[in-house]
Amino acid sequence: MSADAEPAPVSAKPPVTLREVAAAAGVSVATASKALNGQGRMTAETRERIRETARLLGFRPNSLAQSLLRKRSFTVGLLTNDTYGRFSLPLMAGVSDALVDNGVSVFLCNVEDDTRLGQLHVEAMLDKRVDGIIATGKRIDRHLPVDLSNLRVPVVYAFTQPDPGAVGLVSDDAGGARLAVEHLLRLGRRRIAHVSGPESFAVVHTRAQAYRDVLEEHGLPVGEPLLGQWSEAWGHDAVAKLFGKAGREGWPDAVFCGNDQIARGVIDALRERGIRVPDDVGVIGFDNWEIVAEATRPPLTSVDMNLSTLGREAGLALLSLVGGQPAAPGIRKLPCRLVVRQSCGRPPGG
Amino acid sequence: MSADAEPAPVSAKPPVTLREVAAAAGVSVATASKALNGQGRMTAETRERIRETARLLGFRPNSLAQSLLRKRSFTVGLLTNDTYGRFSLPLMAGVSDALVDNGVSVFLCNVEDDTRLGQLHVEAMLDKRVDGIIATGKRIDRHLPVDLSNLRVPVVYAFTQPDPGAVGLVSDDAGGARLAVEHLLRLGRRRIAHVSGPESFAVVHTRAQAYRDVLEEHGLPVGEPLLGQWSEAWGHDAVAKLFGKAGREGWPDAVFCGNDQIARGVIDALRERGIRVPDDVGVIGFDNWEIVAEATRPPLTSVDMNLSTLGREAGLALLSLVGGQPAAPGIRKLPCRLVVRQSCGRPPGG
DNA sequence: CCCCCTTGAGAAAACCTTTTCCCAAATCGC
DNA sequence: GCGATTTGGGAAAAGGTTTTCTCAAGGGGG
Repeated sequence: MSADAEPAPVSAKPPVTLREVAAAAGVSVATASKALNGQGRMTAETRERIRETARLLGFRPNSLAQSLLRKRSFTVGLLTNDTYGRFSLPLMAGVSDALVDNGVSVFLCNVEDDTRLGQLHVEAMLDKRVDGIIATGKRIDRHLPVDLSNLRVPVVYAFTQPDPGAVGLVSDDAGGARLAVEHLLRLGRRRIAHVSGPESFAVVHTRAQAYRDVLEEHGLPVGEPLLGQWSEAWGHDAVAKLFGKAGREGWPDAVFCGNDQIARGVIDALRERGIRVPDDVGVIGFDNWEIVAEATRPPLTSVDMNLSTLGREAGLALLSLVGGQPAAPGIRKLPCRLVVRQSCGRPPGG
Repeated sequence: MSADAEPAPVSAKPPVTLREVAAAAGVSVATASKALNGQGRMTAETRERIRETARLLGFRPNSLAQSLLRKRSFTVGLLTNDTYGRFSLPLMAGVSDALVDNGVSVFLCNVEDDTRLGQLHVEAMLDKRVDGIIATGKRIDRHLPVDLSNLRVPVVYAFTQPDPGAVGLVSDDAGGARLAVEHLLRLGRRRIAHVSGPESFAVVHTRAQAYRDVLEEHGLPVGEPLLGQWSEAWGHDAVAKLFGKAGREGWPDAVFCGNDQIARGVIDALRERGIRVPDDVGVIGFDNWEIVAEATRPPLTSVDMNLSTLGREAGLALLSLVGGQPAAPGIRKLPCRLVVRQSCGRPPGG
């Protein structure tokens, strides 16, 4: 009934070592180690006594010593150059999730776009004997400013351009775009425009191509995608271009936007012109950046890249690589997911 | 002239150990260690020869072994519960920056709001012998779901509620609010309203009080702050309340908003009512969330909490604590900074 | 010429845990 | 009752580095 003899006596200064546990239990360190790890042979009574002693003393093995011996540190490095973090954070959360469940800790390494910083981080990670590295970025079509080939630990690339022959995970942008356009088609939209970001982004072309493909498969007219910036302002401008011409009959009845900010600009501009969303025009975004998607009026239907799943998969892939499982090199594309809100109207049946 | 004998021969598998360097240089490991660390006494020639050998072999000391011996791992843990990360990321970047310059790596620990997860992370960190812990959150007035008292490593709290007697860093919200209101006053605004977030946030009261104080100091009328949500929608609603009444003369000539999203809603609502910003009404935000502040029309003047500086200071504070410097416990408030864009009009002189 | 001090460098302990090998006692088979 | 096997547990090496201690050789002073 005593409330004092509880498990974890908040120890003062130096951590309890195995040697102390062994001494307290009256056995050798070897026996103590084996008792706690379920190895070796000894009386059940002995094993239990040692365990109890360890528990009482609040013993926790020193990971540093374990790692040194096992040549496995249960630690990985996460490299990113996305300081702003709209994409990085869900990704990092996913990675962290997947790993912490397996007792692996994550070194966060922000390399900006600085090669020197990148080199510094990679060396520090290697010195600290990470079991592997996950490289993450803000763009699928750019390399991190760091050379990760010929390292002596496995590397997984997530949402950034992988080295040739490495394993990489990215979102399936073409699939995501299909999802968007097909959703609009299902809702009866037929004249679908596409407004996207700068030409310099590979995903802009990937999504635009998927957009064309779907429309062609359905024998529908394909408008030339309008490429500009990833900004609200560009969404505004694009509306002026699309809805400026006189003949109302030539207007699109839906706009597939390259990201949510563009979509936000499009929706605002349409409202300012008195064009109703979704009644007159359906609008769909990309990224499902919730804080934007939920603030548009009406709330924005958008394509989610499932970045936290991507992160989780990257974590698991790295883990299996670390465990010695050979992984098929190359790029694996993970499916996107449609998040339906109100900016496209409701499905006929719904 | 040979291009092959370069410094870092991309080593194949097992890292080079000090023993190998010593053997190659024909000395003992002790001497090799001392040569590389600038310790001990030996011929300059010997020292240089060992160093050269190490360089040639691409030797890098094993941090695990060093940490084990020195009882200092050059590693700290960063605890956060901000998955969304608008606040966390700049903060984390600041921490990481400050630390990496000092050769310290950062474990990223996302604890959500889950006590079990928090406990898990803290134990893992301690097992890995972190030198210290930085606790970070998304709110100044909430504890992380984790008990960090009585740890055997120093803890610094940044942008989260510290334990009593601990060292904590937060933004100076009162000062930030003063900055905002005084800016409006300098521009000649006299009827300043305040629209802010939910009552349950301590910062809402802090900022509101500073707002009142400044106005009273200037002998100006103090409106009752309008408290609601941290959302655009609430900004809209607040405008309806403030500008709904008939008499135009009772309208505010400026609105100090509790965050940038509210400000965005306010600006949009004002435009819809045909009220010009900044000509008729000045609007100022809080947080300086660039992607929002730059997308409002006109771009939003806002108060920046300098979170990356906060993170950097937290990192440095932890470092000095780790180094044995006693730090004054208690909460240190770091100044905010005004970022002037166009939503308040230009200063008379500018 | 002897002793003491300095110089240069190595041996070994320490950090903490795991694992292999080994040994004494107990048990078993015959 | 004797040899062979099993059982319970310990000694020691290993992992890579740092640091203290020790020691031999050489130089200078008396």
